[in-house]
Order: sequence, then structure tokens, then C-alpha cells
Amino acid sequence: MEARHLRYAVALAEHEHFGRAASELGIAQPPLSKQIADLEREVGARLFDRTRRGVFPTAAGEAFLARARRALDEIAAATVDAGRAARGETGRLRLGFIASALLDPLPGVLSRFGRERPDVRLELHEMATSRSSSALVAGELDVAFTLGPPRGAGAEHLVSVPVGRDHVIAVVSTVHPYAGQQSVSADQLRRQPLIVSAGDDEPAVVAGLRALLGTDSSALGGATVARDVHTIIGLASSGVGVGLGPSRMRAVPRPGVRFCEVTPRTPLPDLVLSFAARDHSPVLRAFLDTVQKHCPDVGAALNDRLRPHT
Amino acid sequence: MEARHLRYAVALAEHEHFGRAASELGIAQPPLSKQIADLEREVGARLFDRTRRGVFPTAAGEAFLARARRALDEIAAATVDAGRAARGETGRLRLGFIASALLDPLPGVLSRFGRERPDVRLELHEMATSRSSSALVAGELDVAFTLGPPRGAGAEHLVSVPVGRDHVIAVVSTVHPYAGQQSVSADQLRRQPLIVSAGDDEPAVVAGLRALLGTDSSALGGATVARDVHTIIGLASSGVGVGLGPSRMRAVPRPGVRFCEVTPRTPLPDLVLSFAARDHSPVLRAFLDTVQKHCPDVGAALNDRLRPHT
DNA sequence: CGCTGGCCATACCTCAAAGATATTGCCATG
DNA sequence: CATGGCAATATCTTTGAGGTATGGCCAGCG
Repeated sequence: MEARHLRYAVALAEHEHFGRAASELGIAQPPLSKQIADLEREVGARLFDRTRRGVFPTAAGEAFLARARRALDEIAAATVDAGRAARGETGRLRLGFIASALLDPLPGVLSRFGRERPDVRLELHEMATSRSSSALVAGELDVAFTLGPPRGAGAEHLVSVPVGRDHVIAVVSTVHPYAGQQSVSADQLRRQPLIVSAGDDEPAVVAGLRALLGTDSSALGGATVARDVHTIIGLASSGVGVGLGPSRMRAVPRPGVRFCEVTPRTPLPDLVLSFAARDHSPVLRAFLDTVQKHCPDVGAALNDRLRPHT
Repeated sequence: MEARHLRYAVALAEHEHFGRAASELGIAQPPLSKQIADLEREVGARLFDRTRRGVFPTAAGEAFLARARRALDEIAAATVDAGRAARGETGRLRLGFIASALLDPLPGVLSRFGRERPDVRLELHEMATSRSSSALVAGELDVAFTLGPPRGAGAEHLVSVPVGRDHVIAVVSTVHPYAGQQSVSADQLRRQPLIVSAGDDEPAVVAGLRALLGTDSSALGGATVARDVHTIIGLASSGVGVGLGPSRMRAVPRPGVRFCEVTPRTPLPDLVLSFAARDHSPVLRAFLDTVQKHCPDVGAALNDRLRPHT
């Protein structure tokens, strides 16, 4: 049985007349008669009563037509749904990210993407850079914000683009002696109780701070460690010490604290957007488009990475 | 787009391999490749990723396949449902009947039919013979129990079969003087307060009684009239008078009353089963079969009436 | 009562397209 | 670099969908 049979039966039921149904279908009457006869033979039951006053479905015909109409609706919807999925209007995006990405690019990118693609289901997973990498390789994530390029087995199958430069800044309470300064020096930091991150980006931050303060410095050993940047800022605002964290910390709106540059400027690994090089999923492409629009400086780099694969 | 395209896409998704899917479908590999390519062109989106390790649906393919599977399920169900409807296993039966049919044939027939055809929806409408007739002609009923053959416009398009003979009997309280008698005579009735029907079959019953008691008799004029046979029996059991009604009254189980034949035996119009001669609905046929099995003496008459139309 | 007209079924033909066979092209293996 | 497995392409065959012509059947009408 083919969809044609369903369409013909539905048209015949609608027009109650072989000739008119046929011309509506753009075919002649005899083929329609034959197709309906074939259909009735295959189903094993008479589906239409041919009376003098018109052609009407039998009880079996009514039962058949109800299913036929639903089948045709599904077929029509199949094309529509496939088109929407192909344009990335529907689907799913599994996004991995390090906690600090929640500070700066994620809120804007996600709200924009949610507006542009309201029917895409977003799955957000906070995780460390290394877990993001392996999840991307294993196909358990579609895209991830990581600290520095992804590493580990299979990382060569991933494409990554820096999303923003980052460096160490300090955060202090507004009543702290350093609050009025534009920047604080490494020497000044060594004389203060410090609050540093113990989160995902901890090794990178610690490495940066070690470079800044000196490997032998006891300042780091005595530092308070906090799980995330919100805690660092909270502790700093209550005067426990001087908080040190990524410059994207500035994006957190918080009264009672002041942010200062640290000299010498100490770079941190870039925040990086990564995804599987093989993945041409339209939802992913749409997401990359959104990121591109939201972070203009990313555009060129992304296009460079994508060309070779298209 | 044809059902073939859906079947091929589903098979390909299942086997993840053109060659194996094709042989499973009973065709060669090149035609399958072509049909899938045609399908992708028509949908306007790539539905499968051909990789080295297998053929996998894209996001668009997944969306398409979900709809395709449902469409194929509907198509399969269409044949099944049509077959069941054609065998009269599903559907609807609109049955008209006069109130007194509830006494004898209906309870048995309906419970038997309900057991044999559990998925047929029964619609029961108590109505007078004349309304049943016009409703049958208008196609608003499928079958009816009427008192005497249907009458009125279009009645010639109806087939009717007597289901049981009927005559007038009397019902009296067990303490009534007539209670011990095998039968009561017209003379005895003329000397008693009478209770007669004013229901649907009233004209027929009254005509019978008039024949029994004499046209000029004042006995009928003074009779109590009741809406239905249950009321007649109730009134008779409380000693208000002698109830007169159809012999099918005996089927009502009721303590405190006794039924007596009336002499001379006064026939009433037969209870008749009628339906549209044109109606070959399988549910109707199944119902007729059930009635036939339940009332063996009806069988021959029914078959006689049906042959000429098949 | 035969005629006519409308309608569906049948007969037969035509041609598009589904499917078969043979072959090419493309990688990922060894 | 050769090989093998797989999908795509090329070409041919054949099925069957659809077209045209016609027949059969009945209702309505002169």
C-alpha cells in the first residue's frame, strides 16, 4: 500500500464522486477507479458504496479513512519537521562549560540564543575542561566553553576558538586600603591575606599567581581557597582579604567591592569554545552564529576554523 | 512522497547500512540509494550521514523518522481497523425499540450481542413504532423492534421480520378471586375494574380489547390507563383491578401476581424486527445473526427476506 | 416503454519510474 | 601502495500508474 492510495481514498470520500475526485487529483477517472479497486482488494474489504446518488464510505471505509488522514498528516509533518530540524530551529544542544563562563559570555549568549531559537532544548552541564573535552570526543556534548584548548585523548578531532582574553585581577572591599588604587602590585599582594580559587580553573589560576608572586612565596600557601568566584567576591567584600580571580569577575554586579588591575599583568588561559570538527549539526551552527554575533572579535577566527571542513 | 520512501528510510536507519537494508527490503542496493537520494531532495535536507563506520540519521533524519514511523503505524492500523469494521467487530448500532420489547427479547439479545461483539457501541432509543419507522428510513437508526410492520412514508424500503406472536393476557393479584383460574372470560372482565396500557402499543392493544369486550362496552371507558406494563402489573398486584396487556408481560419477574390467559384468545400485532433493505452494514448483519441464534423460529423468515438483496 | 444521459468499470495502450546489473569512485584498512 | 568494502553513478529492463476508448447499468424523462 502506498500513500497514493490514501490520498485517493480521502479525495474520493471528500468529493463523493469518482469523476470529480479524479479531476481534483489531476488524473483521469479510470485510474482512480482502478487504484480504489486495488486498495479494496488489498485491504480485503469494500471501502466505498457506489450508489446512484454518490459514493459513500462503508463502515470499513470510515475506519480506514480515519487512519489514512492521520497517516497523511504525519507524512506532511515529517517534511516540515525535517526542514525545521535541518535549519536548526528545533533540536537539542548539550553545552558544557566551566563555572566562570557563567560570569561573562554565557548569560548574554544564552538569552540571545533562547530568543533566536525558542524551540531548541538546551542542556547545560557545568564541568571541568578535561571532562568537557572527553565528553565532546565521546559525542556526549555538542559544544563546550573550556579554559584553554581542550586536552586529552581525541582532542585533535575538536575545533576550538578563543572567546576572550583573560588575566588576573584583584577584588577588595570598598573600605580596604587598596580600594582607591587603580592597580595593586605583586609586592602589595604578598603583604595581604589572599583569597584564591579552588574551582575548575584553579590549576591555571594558581600557575598564574605563582608566576606573579614567586614560586617560593608563602603568600599562596596561607591563602584562603574558595570554590567559586562568587565566594571570592563575598569574602573580599567582608574584608577577609584580597581576592584574586579572572578579569571576567568584573561582570558580577556586587556592591561593596572594587576591582583592581594587578601589575605586572598576569595572563590566564583564554576562555575557549570547542566542538567536534565532524559535527555539522545545524543547531550547533546556529549556536556558533549566535556566539559570533555576540562576540564580534570571535567571528574571523571561527570562520577560519570552519572553512577547511565545509 | 510515497510510503515506500518512509519504509526505505526506516529500514536504512535500522540497519545503518545501504546494502543490508536493501537486501532486507528485497531490493538491490542501487535502487535504495536512489530512493533515499530522491527523498532527501524532496524533503530538502540531508537525512543520513554516510560515514565509514555506518549510515546514521542526521538531526533532520531523526525528526523525519519519528513521523515516518508513526505514519507507517497508522497505515498498518488502517488495514486492521478496516478489516475489523468490515467483519462487524467494531462500529456502532443504533437500536430503536418499543418499551415492551424490554420485557422479552431485548435483555437476552443485548447481553448475548454484548458478549459476542464487545467493541460495538450500542445506542438504545426507546420510541414508538411510527418514529422508529421514519428514523430507519432517514438513516437515523440501524435496526428497530416495532409493534407490527413499520408504517409511513418510505416503509417500503424497510425489511421486517416477526420476532414473536403476541396476544392479550390478564394479570391479577394472587389474592384476587380470578387468581386460581387458568383463564378468564370476556364476561368476567366486563365485571371488573380494568387496567390497560396507554403506552406505544396502546392503539393496537385497545383495538384488541375492543374486539374482545365489544365496541359498545363501557368497561374500557372506565378503565385505568397506565404508561407501561410495569405500572399495570404494580397496580394489579395492589388489587386495583385486573390488568390487561401483551403476553410478553410474563417475562417480568414479580411476586404477588398471577398471569391468566384470556378467552377468547385475542391476538395482538407481532413484535417485529425492521431495518433498511439497503443496509448491508456488517454490524447490522452481526446483530441479525445474534437475534437469529436467540430466537430460533426467526431464522428462516430472516433468511427469506435477506436472500433477494444479496 | 424505449431513449438518453450520467457514472463507474473494463480493455487496452503508453510511458515514467522503480528496480536490476555492471561499474566507478572513495576512503580506511593492512 | 595495494586492497577491500561501500555508496554513487550509468545503463538497461520491466512493472504499473495513468491515459483513451468503450461497455454496462440504472434513473429519469419524453
